[in-house]
Amino acid sequence: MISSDVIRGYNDTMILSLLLEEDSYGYEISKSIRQISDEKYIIKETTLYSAFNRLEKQGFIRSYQGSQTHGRQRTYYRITPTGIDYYRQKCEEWALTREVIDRFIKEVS
Amino acid sequence: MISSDVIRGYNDTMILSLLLEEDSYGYEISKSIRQISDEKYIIKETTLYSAFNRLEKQGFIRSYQGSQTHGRQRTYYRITPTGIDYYRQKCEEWALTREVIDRFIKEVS
DNA sequence: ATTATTACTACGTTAGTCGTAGTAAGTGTG
DNA sequence: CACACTTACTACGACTAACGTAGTAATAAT
Repeated sequence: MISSDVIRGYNDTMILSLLLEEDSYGYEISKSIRQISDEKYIIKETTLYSAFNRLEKQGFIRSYQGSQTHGRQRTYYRITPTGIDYYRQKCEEWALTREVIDRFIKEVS
Repeated sequence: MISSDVIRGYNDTMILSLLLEEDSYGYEISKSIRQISDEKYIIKETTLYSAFNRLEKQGFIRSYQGSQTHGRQRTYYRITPTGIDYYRQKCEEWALTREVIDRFIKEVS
């Protein structure tokens, strides 16, 4: 299980990564993160929706109303060009972070 | 440069990692992090000292007064057995996190 | 005596996550 | 046709890590 404290800086990146493949909405994103992580990280609903708001305010994603199937009408999100740039940046930052943290990881006898 | 937002979950781990090698104090830890990360991450003083307080409250480190050399008397920190356990856990969590985040990283054309 | 260096400490702000709860709109069951 | 069930959010207040800014403490060098 991965605690939210350690993955915190990467929620936005994960969401953008999924939106890069196709437009999506809360429930689906949540399920995808769960599946892709092999149940090792489950994002809280409130965290997810507040991330959507933040990302939209920053212009990284844009929302539109989709049609409903089994339940309430969905709000879909699409990644913007600025969002794609931001995602790229975050990927580079991740590469750096990986390298740096790795240097602080050692076997303890 | 690594932003504090993304490395946030690993400040404690980095500090514990350094204390595992030898007892140390604020200024030195700060310089070590800077050096080991090739200047890619510089921890803020306030962040560092508040981490010390947190870790001590949790019983992961213990402080003692050292002698001064060039300046004010230092507060040294030593990692405790519980702290070592906690560090081990964090290392495992890091391995998981690495794997998971990697799955959300892709090349964007 | 003053400046530089080392080593903190105080304090108030901000942002992301969380817990809890409730709302909105559709589908299925008796 | 009422009521439960599922999907899809929304509101709100609490907590905490990190931050900016500023100041303090103690010693050495000039």
